[in-house]
Amino acid sequence: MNELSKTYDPSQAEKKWYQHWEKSGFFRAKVNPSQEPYCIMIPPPNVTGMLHMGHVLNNTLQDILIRWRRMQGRETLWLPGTDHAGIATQNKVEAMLRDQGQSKEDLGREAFVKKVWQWKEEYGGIITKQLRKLGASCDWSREKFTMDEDMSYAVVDAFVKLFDKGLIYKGTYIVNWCPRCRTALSDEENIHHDHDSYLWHIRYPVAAGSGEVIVATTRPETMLGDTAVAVHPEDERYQHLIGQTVILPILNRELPVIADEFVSREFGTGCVKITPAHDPNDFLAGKRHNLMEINVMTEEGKMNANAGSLFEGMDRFECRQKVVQLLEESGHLVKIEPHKHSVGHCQRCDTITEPYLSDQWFIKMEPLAKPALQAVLNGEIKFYPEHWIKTYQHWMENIRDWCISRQLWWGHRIPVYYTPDGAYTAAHSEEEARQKLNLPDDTPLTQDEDVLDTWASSWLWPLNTLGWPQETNELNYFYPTSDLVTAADIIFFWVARMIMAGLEFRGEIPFKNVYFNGIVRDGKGRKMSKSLGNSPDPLDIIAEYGADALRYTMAFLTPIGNDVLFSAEKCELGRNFANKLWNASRFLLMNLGDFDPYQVDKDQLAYTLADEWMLSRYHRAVRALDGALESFSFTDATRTLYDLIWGNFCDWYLELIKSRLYNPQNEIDQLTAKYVAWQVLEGCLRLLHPIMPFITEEIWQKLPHQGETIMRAPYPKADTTFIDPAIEAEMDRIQAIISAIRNIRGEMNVPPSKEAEVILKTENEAIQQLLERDQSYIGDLAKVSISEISSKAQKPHMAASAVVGDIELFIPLEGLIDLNKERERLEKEIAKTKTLLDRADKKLANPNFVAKAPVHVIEAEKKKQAEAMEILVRLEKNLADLS
RNA sequence: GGGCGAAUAGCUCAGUCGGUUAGAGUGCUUGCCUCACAUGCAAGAGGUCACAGGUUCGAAUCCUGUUUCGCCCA
Repeated sequence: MNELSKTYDPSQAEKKWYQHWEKSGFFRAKVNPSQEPYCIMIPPPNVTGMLHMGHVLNNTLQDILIRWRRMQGRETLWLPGTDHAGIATQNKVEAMLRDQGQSKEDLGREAFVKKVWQWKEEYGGIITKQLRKLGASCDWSREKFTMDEDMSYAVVDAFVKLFDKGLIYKGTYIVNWCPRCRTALSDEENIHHDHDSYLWHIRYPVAAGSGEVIVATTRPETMLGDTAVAVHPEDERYQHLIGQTVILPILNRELPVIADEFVSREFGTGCVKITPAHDPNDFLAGKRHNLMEINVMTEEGKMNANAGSLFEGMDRFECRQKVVQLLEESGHLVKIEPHKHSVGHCQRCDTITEPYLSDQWFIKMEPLAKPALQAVLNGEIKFYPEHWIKTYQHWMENIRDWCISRQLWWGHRIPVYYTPDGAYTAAHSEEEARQKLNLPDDTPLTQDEDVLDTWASSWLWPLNTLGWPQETNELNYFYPTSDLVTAADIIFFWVARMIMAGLEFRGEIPFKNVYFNGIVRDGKGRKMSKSLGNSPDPLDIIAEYGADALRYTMAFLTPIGNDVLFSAEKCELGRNFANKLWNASRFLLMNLGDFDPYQVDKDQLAYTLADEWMLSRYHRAVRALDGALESFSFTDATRTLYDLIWGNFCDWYLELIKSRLYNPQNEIDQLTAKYVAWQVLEGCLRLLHPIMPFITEEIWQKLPHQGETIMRAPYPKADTTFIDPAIEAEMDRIQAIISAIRNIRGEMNVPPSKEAEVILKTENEAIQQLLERDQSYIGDLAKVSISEISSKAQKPHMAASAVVGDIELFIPLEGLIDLNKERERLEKEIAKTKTLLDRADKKLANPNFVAKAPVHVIEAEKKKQAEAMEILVRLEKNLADLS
């Protein structure tokens, strides 16, 4: 029999087993119609990404599900990959070029893109190696990258399909513009933060005659692009001005005063400036009133010639200062009020975005959103926790068209081709474009310069990873996938859009369940971030505590759908648990000898109370675990295993069978103990394997077992015939007696080395018989010798005492027992019992309770009352005896 | 401004259908190197279940309101 070393070395076992698993093809899935498929698509991390705690949580949970389902016998695919992450990756390579004194413009588009690919080959995908360290059992043979050729083909195909359906359009609109990244962003990439700023009140004189209007604005620099002033049509204060013109200060342009219902009479002065080229609401107002759109900024966020020579070339915020200064000098500034307002920021670089007028591509969202909302509302797709449905619904019902063009070089180029005279269409190739436009073969075409939003490729992830648009076996077999595990911060970016894409392109939902994991925060509840420096490196944690400990701790700490407050030291929980399991296994291996469970004739085994109790607890736990995992209750699953392995198996069962292993009464008794201990431990290893893959494999391989690897061994199924409440109740009584004795020893500070004797007294004959049968348990675990079990036992003069149900126990401790302490102890017990009795008395004295409560509740209360009364009598008698 | 969530032991969290002596881990106190484990064993202390009302025979649990914190949207 293999012996285990005294301590478990995670790093060695992790390396050994991961390599073995991957090399042996245990992670691979195949199309296997004889089995039910189970599939998870990894949320593809950015190819530039490094493993952080958020990835650890997200991927640990996925791996738990995957390993569990695989052991259940499902044909299980966890498909990994990375995302080209347009802006992030381009920024990274641009920064590298900058360090070398170059810009992407120096290289030109083609060379730059080549550079990014080089960078990707060299540094990209580090995270996939890091995921292996975590134990992730992805099918690496199917790894995908969103810019792979086949993946890109699908992106083009999807674009063309939507274009042909009229769901993609190009237009000049106000979009969120990042002046630093110099690209448009979607609404979702525009992150709002509240800023403490000001509301500037500016005087616009009326052109004809005297008078003025005062407008309030948070962005005075945009007045350079004003083309109107607006009031509410029913605002009595301004009726006389509607249709007149006012003079724009500084530039002295004449602006019409228009009436529009979108103006809020309560905000500021009820009179607003209209800048159609720099504000989304003003843009719409401008369309309604046929106003001019004057763009006063460059793509870099500097003022352009339209802003006037005074400001041309000036940065937008510098311009704000200057405008305010000039207004003040010319007497046009009425007042400045402090004002808090919400300002958009670039998700990638945190630069303040600019509402900016430009030509962009959009997807019409409403037709896609409707069925996608239905699929969730009608329960076809389930969310865990459910409350995310509301957030999802709100977004879907208020959805706006999606700006999908990005002015970047790294990404999927928009598959739209233009003729020299401006006609265009979307196509898979130039040839196809010519056909669609009915052009001769030699017509020169140019492709659109822009690339697609990265999410406009990742929304296809569950489809194109399986080969779509080709009708592959994989697609037919694994789609729709089973579960999606992701953080809720990408519910709009990704989850919602995948549902739309799945329904639109495949006519079928992409996944059946979505589990939203929480966000990993530090011990103080702050989000982990690089800038705060509060994010530990998961690889350091793995090196210090082991991957299993990290995984177990994360699963233990994650409340369903809530954030995880994490610090590295918390991994002691998982490490200690692993150590406990290791040592329990070590103990058992040392005692199994040449035991071979597969040669045991089960009919000859003779189960004791301890054995039956252990099996009952085991099967109860298996059942609980199944429910926990089915409902994504990872914290319940880990707690159940903790209680089973540590609380039941190690603390009680192993202690209970020690005497049978060391000094057996007979061979069968010992064999039964070995068999049950082995059976339960081996089962526990399989139960725990999805959470702690490495240590369970390491131990399992040394225990008698069947099969090549634990990761392909069957997941235990609960056999409820073993669950026996009567057995558990009996064991509860034994445990209560042991606890009572330990309590006395503890309170009296009697060291384990001191011999003690105990007398058990009960008038219940059935209990007396059971106690006689099971007395060795009490002797072994409470470290006492039992001198008497009877109904007539007398309390010795100097003895500690306790009452456990129908049983009284006395420990003669003459010379050891501190009389005062024992008195205190009994008084405490008496007080406790009195409270219990009081409560029961009060309830039963309440006529309403007796009249209205269900019978079983009343009966339970009566039983409680009777028991407490009896215990109280005995405790008081024993206390009186002491004096 | 609208929506969502949270508040239970010093800390981090469980608590199912309303009836439990309100639990666990960790920290704290005490005693133990008991032949698997000191990353351990045993015992103990520690709770106005945020607050105020309400429903009910009975509320940590259901309802209303308040406070504080967090998140999302505008």
